[in-house]
Parts: sequence; C-alpha cells; structure tokens
Amino acid sequence: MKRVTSVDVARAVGVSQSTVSRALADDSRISKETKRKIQKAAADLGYTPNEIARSLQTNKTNMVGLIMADILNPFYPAVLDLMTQQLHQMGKQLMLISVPAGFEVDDVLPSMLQYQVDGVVITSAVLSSHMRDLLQNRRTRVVLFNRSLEDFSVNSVCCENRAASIEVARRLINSGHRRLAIIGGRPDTSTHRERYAGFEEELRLHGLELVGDEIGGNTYDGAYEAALRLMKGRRKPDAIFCIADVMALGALDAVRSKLGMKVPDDISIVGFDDIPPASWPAYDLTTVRQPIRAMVSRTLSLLFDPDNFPPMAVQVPGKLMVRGSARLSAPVAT
Amino acid sequence: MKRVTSVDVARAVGVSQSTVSRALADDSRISKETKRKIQKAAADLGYTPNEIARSLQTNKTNMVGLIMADILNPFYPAVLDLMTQQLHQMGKQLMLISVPAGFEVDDVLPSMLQYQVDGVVITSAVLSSHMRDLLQNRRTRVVLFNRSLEDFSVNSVCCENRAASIEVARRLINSGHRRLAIIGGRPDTSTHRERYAGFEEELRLHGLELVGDEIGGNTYDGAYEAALRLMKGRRKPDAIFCIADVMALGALDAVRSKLGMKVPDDISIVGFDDIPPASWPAYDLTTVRQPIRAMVSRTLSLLFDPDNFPPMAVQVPGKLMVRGSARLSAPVAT
DNA sequence: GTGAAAGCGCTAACAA
DNA sequence: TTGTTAGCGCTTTCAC
Repeated sequence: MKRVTSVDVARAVGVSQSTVSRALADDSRISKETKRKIQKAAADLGYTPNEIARSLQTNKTNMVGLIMADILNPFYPAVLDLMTQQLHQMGKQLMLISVPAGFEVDDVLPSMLQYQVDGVVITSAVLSSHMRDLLQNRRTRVVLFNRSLEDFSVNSVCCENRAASIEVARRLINSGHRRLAIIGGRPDTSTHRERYAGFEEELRLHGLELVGDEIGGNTYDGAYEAALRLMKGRRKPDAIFCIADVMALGALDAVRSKLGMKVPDDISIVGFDDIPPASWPAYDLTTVRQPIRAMVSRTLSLLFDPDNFPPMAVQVPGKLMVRGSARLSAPVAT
Repeated sequence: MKRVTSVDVARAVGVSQSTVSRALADDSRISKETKRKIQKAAADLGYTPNEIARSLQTNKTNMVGLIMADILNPFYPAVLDLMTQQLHQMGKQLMLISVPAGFEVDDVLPSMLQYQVDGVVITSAVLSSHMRDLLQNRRTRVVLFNRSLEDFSVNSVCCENRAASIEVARRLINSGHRRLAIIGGRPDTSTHRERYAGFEEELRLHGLELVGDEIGGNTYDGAYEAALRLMKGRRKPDAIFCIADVMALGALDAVRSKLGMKVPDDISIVGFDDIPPASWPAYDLTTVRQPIRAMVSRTLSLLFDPDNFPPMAVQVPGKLMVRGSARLSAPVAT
C-alpha cells in the first residue's frame, strides 16, 4: 500500500497540494471551510506529513543528537528519560548514540551530523578541537552536559562541582576526619578535575593533604578495587570522597563486605550524583545531589535559544544529602 | 557558511553531480581515476552526504525507533547501550522515545513514524490493535522486546519466562519452602503474566498455592511497600519471587531494614533480570539472568531480515544465578 | 484565498 | 565511463 501524501489529500478535496500544506500548517489565509475539508480528508486518508521531506525543504530536522559516554552509570538513565520527554513535548525527537568503550566522540559524531540534527548534546569525556570546528562551521548547536571546557568555547551545563566538593571536604574535616582520600573517575573529564580540585583545595586550607587518591573509572568494579588499594596504603583513610555515586557504592561494598569495616563508624564514604540506590537502606549514602531536571531544562534552553551567543557555561548548585554513610556533625555557621 | 553539497564537489572536480554520487557509493562503473579525484575533493571540502535527502529519495532512513516504557528500571540501560552500539555498527541510527508515566505507545508512536523510521522496537506494556494496523499498512517492521502478544501477530523477543519461573518455584519448593509469595510488575505486561503463571503452576503441581501476591509496578518503591504488605498477611511467606530485580532489591531492603529479618535465613528472595546491583555484595541476589546481548541481536535480526514473515516469537533461555538471597539446596536431577 | 512552480540534496533510470 | 533528467514530498515564493 502506497504511503499517502499531501498530493493524495489535495486530489481528494479538489484543491492544490500547496493549499493542503498551508491548511495543515494552519495558515491564516486559507478559508475556514477549506481547512475543515482538508483536515477531514487528511484524517480519513490517514495522512501524516513526511518529516523527512519537510526537513529537506526547511533545512531543519527537529532532531537533537545525544552522545552518551556511559549509559551504564545509573546517573544517566534519569537524564535520558527527562531529555526524551522534554524534547517530545517540544515536538522534537532524540537521536541517541552510546559511545562504546575505546571510542571517542569523534568516531560517532559525524554519522549523527549526516542526519542534519539541529543540535547535539554530549555527555562524554572530550570534544576534539577538530569536531568543535566542524560543529561551528555547520552552525550546529552543541551543549556539553555534565562536562565543560576550560576555554568556554562551547555551551555547557554542570553542577557547581568545585563548590560542592569544597563543602564535602569542609564537612568531613569539621566532623573530625583527618585522613581523607578520593576516588576519581576519569582524569580527562572536567567533572573529575573540578571535584578533585575543590576537595583538595579545601584540605590544603586546613593544612591537610590527601592520604590517597585512586582512579575508579566511573564504574562500580573500578571503585571497589580502588577502595581496596586505598585501604592497603600506609596511611589508611578515615573518609573517602568518591566523585560519582556508582563508585561510592563500590567503595562501600568493598570496605564493608571485603574488609569487614563498619560504615560510618570505621570510615566515612561520600558520593556525588544522588542516584536512586544512594537512598536505599542498603547503602544510605551521603552524597551531593545533582539537580537533573534543572540541568536538562537548561541544556535544552541553551540548545534552542536563538540568541544564545557567545557560548556560556551554566552552573547549577548541588545539594548535600546527609545520610548515614558519613559521620558528619551539624554544619558550622560561616 | 553554506553547507557543502555534492554539487560543490562536482564543480570542484569538473564532473556531473551524479558522478559524484556514484563515486562515493563506490559504483563499479566509475573509473579509478575519477573516483580518486572525487574522494580527494570531497575530503578537502569536508563534504558529507545529507542523509535526509538520501532518505527522501530512497524511501529508507536507516533509522530505527525505540520506544521504552521504563528506562528507569536498571534492566534497560544495558539494552539501550547494546542496541545503539549494534545499530551504529550496522550504519544505522536510533531514535529514542521514553514513554512518560500515564501515556501509552499510541501517544508517541505516530510522531516517530513521521520520521519514516525503517523499524520500531517497543519495550512497553501494550500495543493497541489500531497501531498494529497502522504499522502493518506502512510496512514498518516492529519487534516487541521483553514483551509479547498472545496472538503472534507481531515479532517479539523474550526470555523463556515461564520455564525460568517454573525452575525458580521448583528450586524453592525442593529446598523446603512452603509459603511462597510473588510480587508482580504490571498485570498488563506479558512478562508479568508469564512469570506469574509459570510460578503458580509449579506450585499447584506440588499441591501448594500462593500465600500472597502483590503488585510492585516494576519499581523499587512499589516492591518495598508490596513486601511489607505481604509480611502483614495472615500466612507470612518464607519465600518471595519478584518478577524483576529492581523489585527484588526493594523487597530485600524492606524485610531487612524495616522488619529486621535475615535473608535468606528468615526469608528467601529471588529476582528476575540480573541487573548489575544484583551481584553486589549488599544484595547478593539470586535471580534469573536474561541474556541481553542475545536478545538484542535477535531483535535486530528480526527487524532487518527481509524474509522474516510471518512474525515470530523468539524465546531465549534464562539462567538461574544462584547467590545468597535464597536458601537453595542443590538441584534435584530430573 | 488559492494555484503554479521552483527547489531542498540526493538516487537512479535512461541516454550517450 | 559519464552526463542528463526526473523525481522523492514537502515549503514557500510569486502570480492571480
């Protein structure tokens, strides 16, 4: 069965194809009567406009590309969920690519651009300068989500990573911890660097330095091993800050189930993100909540606001969720 | 800067536009020399074919639509990850929609079809007969993932839900459990019905019946409450089968942290899916593993195999992962 | 208020 | 081996 086009509708009503197009676009010049007839015929025939043809003509696809580095980190499904829903409400569609391990944005972005997506959201480690130029030349909007670039040459939406990490460090120190360690994610990500820097900076302010720092690769297993390495060190930490919740869960399980330690009595663990399992009683993780909904909204605003120039780095505040995995005393007024 | 088209490449080389098109499609009739020149010019100018225009002409977009009911169930991110990667390898793209709570496939599918996706994968509760007809008329392939229809009118890929659930029941009964209960997901899904039926059937075979059955809505919180309701019943279960891991985690936390029970000493909990947290020491959940990779591969085969007709219901075996959350004795030879 | 016609960037049939 | 031409299904001028 041949697909029904606007020409079929036109023929059925006895008007020209362009009139159909106008009527369905609710053009003010078309008479009420004609519109009604066309709408009826369209419904009867089961006509729906071909977005591909429309896109070719208007040079606008209403598709947004999303390049995700690690969907398997439980932080991201919520992002994805909100993103598709908000886009759908705006009458837009999402094209998704998950970057396989060992690949970069550069490897997958071009295939997405061939589909002429109107904008691209990237939640990945790095964006090469080559790709940045490419996007700029095409005038394809980009927003980095949960990532940023030092030189502000690209839009980005992040949590206030530094500030939040400073708060974590301060609260831990004020509560009597002195041997602090950190489990990082991937050193080539801005989130890693900012959280690491903020945490360490606050330590120095108190005349302390890290008793250990390990890389967990933003995975549960990676952090599990990292925590064990930390606990084998000369100076055993009394608190570990994991820059992502999924790693905090790994660290927690490592010290509890493998080393038989009590949390928070023997050691405090703090995460970042506030993924669903963080609030489950089995973990009861103290962590920094990222305001996902706000971050997604801001991302889409940056993507579609026509006079968003020059690119900007949006930062939204995180919120410390005090739960049971860290021995924290009441905050000190400042 | 205007986007560079095949016409620009043609002009640069001094050939016709169609020659460019052929050269880039590696048409055998074009001379080596011309091809080389065209490829060079294309690279120099940064030309990449416009997939939208190509799609309009070929009536084939190489896009697959994926409609996901609950991305927030930790079972699905792995599916998504594999799906995008396998598609990308095939040179295809994925268009994703997450169905918001309170909406149905019918509400989102049409907007996807306007983009002329070549096929649709659905992991949702129900597919109305109206939509089924629509898809059939358009000759748009559909595969239900982790869902099936009784009448086999649509392709589907599922785990052997019944068989696996029967095995769970048998193992529990053979290990001495007598008061079995179940926490279901959503009664309007095939997975719910099949797992429920298999489990109950095996019980009856042993002259037992469920001491309780509750609905957990496929969420952690829902199952947490459901478990508490079960334990308030007249006959308290000594084993609970949760038809999805995310619910098993909720049930586990409920009986452990809220009721202070020991697992598996006081009660056995078994799940279904084998999501990552299931194997974490904090849960150590006995569950049925769904072979996601195989399921995704089969799904894409069904979608693209040209002579896949009539529709078929593919079933792949699950695998019982025996861990610590259920008191199971060694399997009895049959 | 409506129609005719051009054209978005490509593929593919037909010519040469 | 290459060029010419006709669309794919739409939007959007320009006429009337």
